[in-house]
Amino acid sequence: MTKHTKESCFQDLKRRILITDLEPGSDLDEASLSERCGMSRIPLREVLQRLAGEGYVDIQSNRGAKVASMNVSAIRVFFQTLLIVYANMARLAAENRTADQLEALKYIQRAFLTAIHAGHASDAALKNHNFHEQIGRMAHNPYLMAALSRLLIDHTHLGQTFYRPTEEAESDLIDQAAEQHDAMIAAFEAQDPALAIDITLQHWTLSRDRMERFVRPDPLPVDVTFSVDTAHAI
Amino acid sequence: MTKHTKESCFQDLKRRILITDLEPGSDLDEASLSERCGMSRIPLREVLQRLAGEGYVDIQSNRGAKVASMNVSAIRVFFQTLLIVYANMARLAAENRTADQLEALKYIQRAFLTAIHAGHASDAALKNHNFHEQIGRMAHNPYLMAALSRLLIDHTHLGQTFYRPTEEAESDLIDQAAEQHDAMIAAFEAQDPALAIDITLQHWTLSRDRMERFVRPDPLPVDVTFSVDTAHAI
DNA sequence: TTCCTTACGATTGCATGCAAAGTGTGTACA
DNA sequence: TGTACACACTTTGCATGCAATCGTAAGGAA
Repeated sequence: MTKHTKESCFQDLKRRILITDLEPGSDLDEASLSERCGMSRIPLREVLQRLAGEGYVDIQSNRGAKVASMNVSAIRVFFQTLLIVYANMARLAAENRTADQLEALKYIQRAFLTAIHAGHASDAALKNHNFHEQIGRMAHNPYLMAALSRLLIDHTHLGQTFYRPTEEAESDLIDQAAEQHDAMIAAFEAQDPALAIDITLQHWTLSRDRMERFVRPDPLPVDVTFSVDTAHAI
Repeated sequence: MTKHTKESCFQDLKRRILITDLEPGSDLDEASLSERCGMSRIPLREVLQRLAGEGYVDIQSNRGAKVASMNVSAIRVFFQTLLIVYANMARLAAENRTADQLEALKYIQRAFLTAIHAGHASDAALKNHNFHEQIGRMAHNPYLMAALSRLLIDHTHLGQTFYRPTEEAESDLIDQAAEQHDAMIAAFEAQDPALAIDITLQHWTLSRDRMERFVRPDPLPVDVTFSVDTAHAI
């Protein structure tokens, strides 16, 4: 296999985990991964260890690494924690962002739009992840960043399991999210914490509603199924 | 050197870092540490990697591991973030704690009191750390736990650099902190989130004031130094 | 002196090979 | 049919030895 650095191997695994190319719960075999990355098992294990430290994988002694996965109770905690972390990070990002970081954020947003228009769903999910990760960096708060990173991993996973590319309304919602990204950029540029928080709350409410509608869709119309039945009977 | 497991080596390093036996910023040499832990460098490196993942050490490529250290701007961020995380964890701990976890918390508190009465300052600092770490576990929130862990590392470090065992008032404050721990236990036992938050806020305000008074002590009396000077001159 | 270059000792990074633990399958027995 | 055990196979854990890199101090030129 072609030669890679540990860093590129780390980024590759991170990317594949986020776009669920490597599905939550799946085993990560040291031998095959080290061959894929063109390095021996020792440095690959260090990559896995780092991924475990950031919450991407779970490692069990003598039993190898698995892609981190959520259970039902974790989803509850996720929604409970989402707003407080994201809102505070938005405030801090507005207050503490540097000019360079703002430029980087704009660059990521352009890449996000490109992915959307090209219809590359997993690419868009990745750029969206990068966008919010960058907001975290702009906040300059290592404590909350640790929480945000872990929330974003789960958020990106949930967002993809709840994604229905067939539905018309879905693409409208994504366009709306992209517009909110632009509004967030404007708030950060103006260094307006209150505005940044406000848009952030809207943004994640939209995201939450999308997931909620997926879990609890409109029930099938009882009348219609009944009438079809009777039509047959006649 | 005697044989240890990776886990015991991890706990040992964690302990020594928290009580500043290994000072922030100091180099962690792989060769000497692996000899101390009775294992080769490979498993020791994995221990360091794990410590890095939890924020205890910083690893730089080709440059080894150092004990994590705070700079001045980090202290500002620390105080900014402290209350929101601790208060929310206290609420969640009151809501979600299990009976077993509460017993474990009481056990830690007894050990904390023992350390105080024996005058073992670094032991007390460690038990205090364990106490608040346990509250984090009781909250059952992995996202905020990541933030709390990192805050606690810095808090334990700051608490020790700001500790003045010579002063009378200091031991009063520690007794007060211990009483607040008991009050927190009562709030968790009663599953009273509002009370838990209230005591937590008091607890950390006490801690912050102690550090603040250390940084900004009462100025030396100007008159006295002047009179000493003139007395000499006469 | 100051700056750059070079070489050497110290330290980290990693490939290899073997030991240890886990996993699965087939057979014997209740 | 179901359970327990043994054995082979797969996978992870780690000690060793060497390669690569870093830090530093000595030497030489401007």
